[in-house]
Order: sequence, then structure tokens, then C-alpha cells
Amino acid sequence: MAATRPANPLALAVLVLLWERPMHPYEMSSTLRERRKEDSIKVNYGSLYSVVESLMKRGLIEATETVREGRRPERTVYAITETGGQVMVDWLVELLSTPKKEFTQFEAALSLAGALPPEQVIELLGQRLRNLRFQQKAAEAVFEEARSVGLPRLFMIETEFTVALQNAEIAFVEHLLHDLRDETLGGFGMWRRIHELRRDGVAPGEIEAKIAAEFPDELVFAQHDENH
Amino acid sequence: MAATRPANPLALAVLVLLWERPMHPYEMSSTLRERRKEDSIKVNYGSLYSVVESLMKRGLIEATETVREGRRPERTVYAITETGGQVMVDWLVELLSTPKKEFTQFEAALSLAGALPPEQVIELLGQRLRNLRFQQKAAEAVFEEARSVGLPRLFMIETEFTVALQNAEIAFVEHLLHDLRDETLGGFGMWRRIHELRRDGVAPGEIEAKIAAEFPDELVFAQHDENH
DNA sequence: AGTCGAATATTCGACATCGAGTATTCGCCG
DNA sequence: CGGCGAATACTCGATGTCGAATATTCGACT
Repeated sequence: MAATRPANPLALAVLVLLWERPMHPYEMSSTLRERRKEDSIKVNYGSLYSVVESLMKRGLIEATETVREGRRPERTVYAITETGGQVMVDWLVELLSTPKKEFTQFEAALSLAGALPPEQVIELLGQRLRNLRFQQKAAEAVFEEARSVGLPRLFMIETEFTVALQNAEIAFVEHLLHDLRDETLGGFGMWRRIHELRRDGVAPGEIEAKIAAEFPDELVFAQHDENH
Repeated sequence: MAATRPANPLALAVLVLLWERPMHPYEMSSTLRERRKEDSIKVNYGSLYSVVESLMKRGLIEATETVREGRRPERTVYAITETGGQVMVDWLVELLSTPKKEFTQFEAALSLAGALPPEQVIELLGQRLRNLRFQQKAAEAVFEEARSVGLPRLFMIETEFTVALQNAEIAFVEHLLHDLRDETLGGFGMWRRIHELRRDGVAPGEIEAKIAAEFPDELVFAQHDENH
């Protein structure tokens, strides 16, 4: 059978750390913290220990010794196995070369935003924009500081990436807000009307009928509705 | 106590659907499919049924009737409760107004890419770029088709959003690849040297020492290492 | 010598996730 | 009219997630 791997990217981080040198779990978490990898990989005690166990079961890492230093609790030191090294490489290859759809909460919220009235959505997106700009300022400051300390860019590409994505989000929200305020976005009138009717306590079925009558051109795509 | 909610955004989708009108779970999944929300919300049978149960336990939705149509298996129809309506609004408000850090696999991979030699990373990012461009073409075609069918833009904002993010990713990878090929990216020499030494079978501890000696200026930030 | 908080190091269990499996029925085609 | 594939509708359990709780030690300061 092919060597399987855990789903959690934290397991990849563990493999990479053990590829550098043997370590015990707590040291992994502090190393990741020191290198600021917490910002790009979700590290979490519970997950760390179960991910290590899961890597053990699959034979990708092995316990080499248990040390007792002073009277601290016992620490188990792990090392990567040969299979583990291969899995690490394969995993990195896949993640770097092959884009995979990932779902964000904001995307979900956008797709469900129709359940709030348009004016409120405009208001909320305005707030988001202010928050995003604030975060952006903060991120750039951190960035600048890291550079001034002499941290090579190589160690910050993942941060550059998230900054790039954030900028794209800012531009998107700005653009969307503009179109919403303009009321030029296709479907806007229908959206507002639905919420007016709901506010006035019109029943769901009746709303559907009214909307269909009032906005025939915006619903041409929905012919399948006639089946019911 | 404050009304809690499940963590899975699919639960929000369920609330929104039931806010529109009562439904049974399978109908939820097909409605989401029809509206192409699968692309922006991870829908998954297992999760759907457990999310519905979880919403029930919290009193955000309630079972109104169980219908048997023909000799199909029994279907339980659910409706949203008043509390559920409030939770839905609060949840949407939060997601729309407040950006929250989300971790992507690619970000994790970027931050761990140092475990592969630079030449390979360049090669892999080249592949990624080709894949991204291909996907982009496909997405734009879907988009164009939707518009030609008369689907109002309002129903596609979430798609516009992901397209914007994808474009940002393409630009980022292009830029990064350029800097890598140039070898202008700070830390590049060190990175290559580490992999040369590993390939030649030099021991981890020795590698660290050699690197520290050969690249003193790129490691000025790492003074904490002297503690060990 | 005492204590307080930060760091070290891990466990636990409630909860969530998800794909594969099961069972049924409808509709179409020959 | 019979059979087969697509659609309907849901269940199950192995696995994964994660924060809170636990327990200890170190160092700084009183």
C-alpha cells in the first residue's frame, strides 16, 4: 500500500522539523513559534500530539529516546524515518505544484449575504474595509521591522503571500462596495424588494410570486422552477 | 447563556435556507447544488446531517413534520426558530464585517519549502503557474456562460471574489518565480548551500556551523541561537 | 525562604468531519 | 414490462480537531 499521511498540514511541519534534526514535541512547537510559522500554520497543542502519534502509527517517524532532564516530565524524542522523508517530499511537491480549492468563511458569507437587506450589507462591508486597511498597516509594519533586523526575504515569502492576498481582498471589497452603492449590480432591485416584502410580513410563497412578476428579466435563467 | 452555534459554515447555509422556507435535509443539499453554492461552501452529506442535528440541539431549528411521499424513506422537514433567525443574522454580520485569519495549505507549503532544494521549488512553482492559468481560463468561461444565460451578478459575487484571489495568486507566483530565477531573493545562496551539504552527507550539526561561518550577514537576526 | 508568574510538557474528552456504504424508487429505453 | 442507471435519502464509524485542564519547574523578586 502507498504510504498515507495525515490531512493536517501541521504533520508536514513536523516532518520538516524532524528532517532537520530529532526533537521532542514541545520543542517542535517552540521552534515553530520562534520562526514565526504560527502565522502560516495552525499550531495547536492538542493537534500537535495527536499528529505526532498519527505519524508514528504510519511509520513516518519513530521514537528514539525518552529523556528526563532535571525533574521535568519525560520527553520523547522523535526522528524521521526514510519513508517519512519520501512522504515529506511528495507532500511538498503536491502542495507547491498543484493548486487546490480552499473554502473561506468570507466566501461562504458573500454567497449567503442575500439573507440580509442590502443597506446592512453595505454597512458591514464598509466596516470590513476599515478593518482590512488597519490590518494591512499592521502587517506592513511587522514586515518592515523584520527586514530592518536583517531577516532574509526567503524566510518571509509566506507573509508576502498573505499580504498580497489581503491587498486583493481590499481591492475587491472596494470595488464591490462601489457597485452596491451605485445600485448598478445586477439583481439589486430584486434583492431590496424581497426584504421589503418580508419586512411587511408577506408569506414566503407570495413573495416568490410577486418577485417573479416584478422582475421577469432577472429570472430568465430560472426556468427549472416551472417543474414544481 | 448566549446562543452558541456550530463552527461549520454549512450550518449557516442551513439557517439561511430554512429562513427562506422549511425544508428537509436532502432538499437543502439539492437546493445548494442548484444554486451553485457548492463552489463556495463545502457541502457534504455526512456533515449536513450532523450539522442539522447540532442546530436542533441548540434550538436554532425545529422539526415540523415527517412526510412520507410515495414509498420513499421518511423525510423530516425542519424550520428555523426565532433564536435561529437571530443567530443567523449575528453570524452573517460577523463574517461580513470582521476579517479573520484563515490558513491555506499553499501558505503552509511556502513556509516549509526550504526543505526542498531551490531548483526543485522553482520547477514546482512553474507547474503551479501553468495550472493556475489553466484554471483561470476555465473559471472565466463558466463566468461568461452564466452571464450570457442572464444570471444577475448579485448571484455570482462569491465567484468574482475567488477569481480576484486567484489572479492575485498568479501575480504573486509570477513575481516570486522571477526573483528566484534571478537569485536576488535574500537568503537564496544559503538555501542552496544547505542542500549541497546535505546531499554530500554532512551531519546536521556540522551544516549549521558551516552555514553560520559562510553567511554571517544573513544570520545577524539569529542571536538567540547563542544561548544553546 | 517564600511566592508568583512564565515557561515547560502533555493529556483528555467532547465534539466535528467526511467519504463510503446502504437502501429505495423513479424514469427511460428497448 | 423488465431491467438498469440516476436520483433520492440517509447512516455509520474511523479519524481528526482543539481548547481547557493539569502538573511541574525555573527564575526573579521580595
